[in-house]
Amino acid sequence: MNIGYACLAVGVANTDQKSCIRKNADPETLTRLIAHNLDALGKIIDYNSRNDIRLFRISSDLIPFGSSPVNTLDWSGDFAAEFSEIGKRIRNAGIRVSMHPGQYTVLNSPVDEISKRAAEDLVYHARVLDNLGVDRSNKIILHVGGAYNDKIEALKRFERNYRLLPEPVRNRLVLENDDRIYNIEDLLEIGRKLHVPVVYDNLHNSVNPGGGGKSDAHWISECKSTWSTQDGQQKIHYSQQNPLKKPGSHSPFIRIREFMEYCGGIGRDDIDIMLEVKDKNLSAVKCILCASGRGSMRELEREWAKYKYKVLENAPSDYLAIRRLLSEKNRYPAVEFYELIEHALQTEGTAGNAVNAAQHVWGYFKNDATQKEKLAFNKAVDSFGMGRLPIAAVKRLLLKMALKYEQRYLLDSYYFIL
DNA sequence: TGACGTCAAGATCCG
DNA sequence: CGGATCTTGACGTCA
Repeated sequence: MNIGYACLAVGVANTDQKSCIRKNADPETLTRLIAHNLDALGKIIDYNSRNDIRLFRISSDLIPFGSSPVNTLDWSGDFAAEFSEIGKRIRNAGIRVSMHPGQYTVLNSPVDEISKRAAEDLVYHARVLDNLGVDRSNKIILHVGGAYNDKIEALKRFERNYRLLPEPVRNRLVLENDDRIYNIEDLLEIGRKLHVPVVYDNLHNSVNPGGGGKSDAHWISECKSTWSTQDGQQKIHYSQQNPLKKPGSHSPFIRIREFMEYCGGIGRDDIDIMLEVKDKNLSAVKCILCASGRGSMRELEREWAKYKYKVLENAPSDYLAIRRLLSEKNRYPAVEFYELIEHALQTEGTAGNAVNAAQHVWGYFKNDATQKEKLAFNKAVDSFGMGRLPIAAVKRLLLKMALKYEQRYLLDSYYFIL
């Protein structure tokens, strides 16, 4: 079982994907942005490799305006060496990658210009994966598109346009149920007819369900037969509802107990799970350590090092409970550990606790800090105490200090990003 | 015509 | 002037 995340790695330095607006998309700017984005992708791959993450969705923003005439570069040729080098790292790390054009790539539009652009966009995505030299189990995930008041006709148009796609695109294309129009039953019908693998998305199904009130496990089992050997292991998308937002919105983090129950319900190991969640790689690491059978106490302690100041800031009682839990060296309490972390993240911290955590962090450089820096920190803490400055401003100051004094331990901390 | 979703770029504000 | 914060852009469909 591989578990992964989509597009960006939070808290990993210099891994952002850069873009630009159309009017600035000249060859020089695009060349600079692509060079940066490929370098960032390489860093993400290395991070994934270090953290045993073997499933990753590459951002469609990798090549800005990659499928648009606005981009006149021969980016495939210009960056052939970089693509090939990153591809090598992906294969060496045993990572399976994918791409996922968004809701605006609509292959079944009745407007020829739009469906044509969609096809070009798919060609772009396939070219990225081809350039990386990854095999056809590295997929492009697509939604069927719009309904246009006539689903039958819209599906026919999808089928026609699908058959016209170049073979390298069709070899990689897989289809996913969406949250409004085409449910998993529709998808299974299309997938079986066109011999296209189907990705099951549980949250989309909860908003736009297939018939019969069938379980997730049922639909996952139905989808399995749409995956051939060449397509690689069956893939599914997994996400949880954000309780504070409208139905279909992704949760800020994966609630581990719920995830473990879901995995138990599937009862299979021969499946790849792509998480769609706000905290991205953080939840991926969590789920891997809890569900893959590959975690150890050493990794939990590494995780604790990253979460601890955030936990201290929100909930000192959870901080103490986790320390007690991790002192039991004879077992591997991963799920309990993350449940305590989740509890702390949902706890509204007091101002006093925030100051206490900030003082702990300040301890890393209070002896090296200049007089000016000491004054600035004390002033910021005082201003926060009087309600004149948000805690975020105090933390930004601490982050700057951590960067200046190269406190590696702190720079890896989620204290600054959660 | 605006909402939808997503992210960063771009624009503007502020001390 | 630099940094923080607000707005726009890019995409297509549908109410």
